[in-house]
Amino acid sequence: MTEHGESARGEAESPSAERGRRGAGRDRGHADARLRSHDLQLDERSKAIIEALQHDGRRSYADIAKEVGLSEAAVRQRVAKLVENGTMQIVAVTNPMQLGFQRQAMLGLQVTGDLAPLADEICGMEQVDYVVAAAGTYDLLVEVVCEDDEELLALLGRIRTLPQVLRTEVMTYLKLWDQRYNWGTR
Amino acid sequence: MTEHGESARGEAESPSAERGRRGAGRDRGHADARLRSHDLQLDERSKAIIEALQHDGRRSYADIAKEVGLSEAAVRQRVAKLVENGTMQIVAVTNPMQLGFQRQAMLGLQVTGDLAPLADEICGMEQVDYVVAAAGTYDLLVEVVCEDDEELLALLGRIRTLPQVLRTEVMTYLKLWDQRYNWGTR
DNA sequence: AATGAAAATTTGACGAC
DNA sequence: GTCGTCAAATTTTCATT
Repeated sequence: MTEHGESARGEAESPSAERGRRGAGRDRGHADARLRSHDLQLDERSKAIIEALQHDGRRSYADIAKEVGLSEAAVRQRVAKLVENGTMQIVAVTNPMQLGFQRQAMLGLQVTGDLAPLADEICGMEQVDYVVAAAGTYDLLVEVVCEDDEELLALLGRIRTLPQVLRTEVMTYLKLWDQRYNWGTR
Repeated sequence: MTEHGESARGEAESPSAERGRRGAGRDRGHADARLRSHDLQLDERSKAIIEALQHDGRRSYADIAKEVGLSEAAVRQRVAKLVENGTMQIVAVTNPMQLGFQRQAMLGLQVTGDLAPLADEICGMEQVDYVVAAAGTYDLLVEVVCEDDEELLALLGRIRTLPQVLRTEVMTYLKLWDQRYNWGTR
C-alpha cells in the first residue's frame, strides 16, 4: 500500500502535515485553514491514537485499535482524518548528531526591511532547519545544523552578508536536554 | 526517533525514535553510543530509504524497495538497523497550532550554578518542548508551547521563581517560516 | 541480501447505529 | 457522520540460503 503511505504524505503538500515541531516537515502557512485550532476537539480515543503513533509511527492499526477500544477501520479513518487535517503527520525524523552534524546553533538576527523575502532566502540555505519571526531582541530566530565549525563559519558569512541583516548573534548548542513532540496529548 | 533524536540527545528507550528535531520525542543521552556519528557512513540507498520515510513514515517496505532497488527484506533490515542505531525514528508529529496551542516562544535564560538539575526541572514542565544549553548570551534556550498568553505568563512566573534563574528573555513567536527534519539526506 | 511460505495487516465495500 | 464486520489484496514476518 503505497497508499497509506501516500495518503499519509500525500498531501505532503498539505500544510500542517508538513511539520510537527522543529524537525517536522516544512510547512508554512496552512494552506487549508478550514480547520482552525479552536474547531478541533479531540476525544480521548483520538488522543490515545496520537500518543501511540508518537511513540511508534508504524504501529499497526489493529494493535492501536485493541488499545483504544475501537475497530481497526475506525482507527484507520481517524488517523487518515488527522493527517488530512494537518493535525498530525507520520514521518521519519533523523538524529543530526548521529549523521555527522556536530555543530548546531541558534542564530538571533536583527534585521531591517521586509521580513518575508529575507526569511525565504534564509530558509533556502541547506544548513537551516528552522526559521521563526519573533517579538523581542531578535527579529528572526534561525536554527542551523552544520557538520563542523567550518561550515557554520561559512554559513554565518553568508547570512551576515545579506543587506537586511544588521546583527547576528550565535548561540552555539552545547547540550541538548529535552525535545518533545507530543503536542495535543500532554 | 529515538534515533536520531535520541542519539542526539539521549538514549531514550529508543533513542532517536524519541525526537527529530524540535518536536520530536524526548531523548536525551544516548544509551547506545555504540554507534558514533563518525562511524556512520550511509550509502545512497539508505539515504533514499530515509528520504522516503521522511516524507511518509508509513510507506510500505515493498514500495520503497522498488524505488531504491532493493528487496523488501533488505529495506526492512536497513530500516530496523537505522532505528536501532538511533539514527532515525518513525513517529507522529503533531501541529501545536492545530491543537489549540497558539502561543509559542523561545526563552533565553541566564542562570547560575549547576546547569543539569535546573535543566531537568525545566524539562519537567509540560509546556516545555525543547531545552538546550548554549554558549552565548543565554545559558539555556527553552522553547515553550502554550495554549494562550495566560498559560505563558504563568509558566514564566514559575521559571523566573527558580533560584538559579537570573534573567529570562521572552522571544514570542510571530510566524513560523520553516521547519525541517531531513538531516542526513540534504 | 534474496527467496518463499505463513501470518498479520491494510484496504475497500457494505451495513448499522 | 462514525463505527464495525468481512473478504480480498497486500505487506510483514520468519526461516532458509
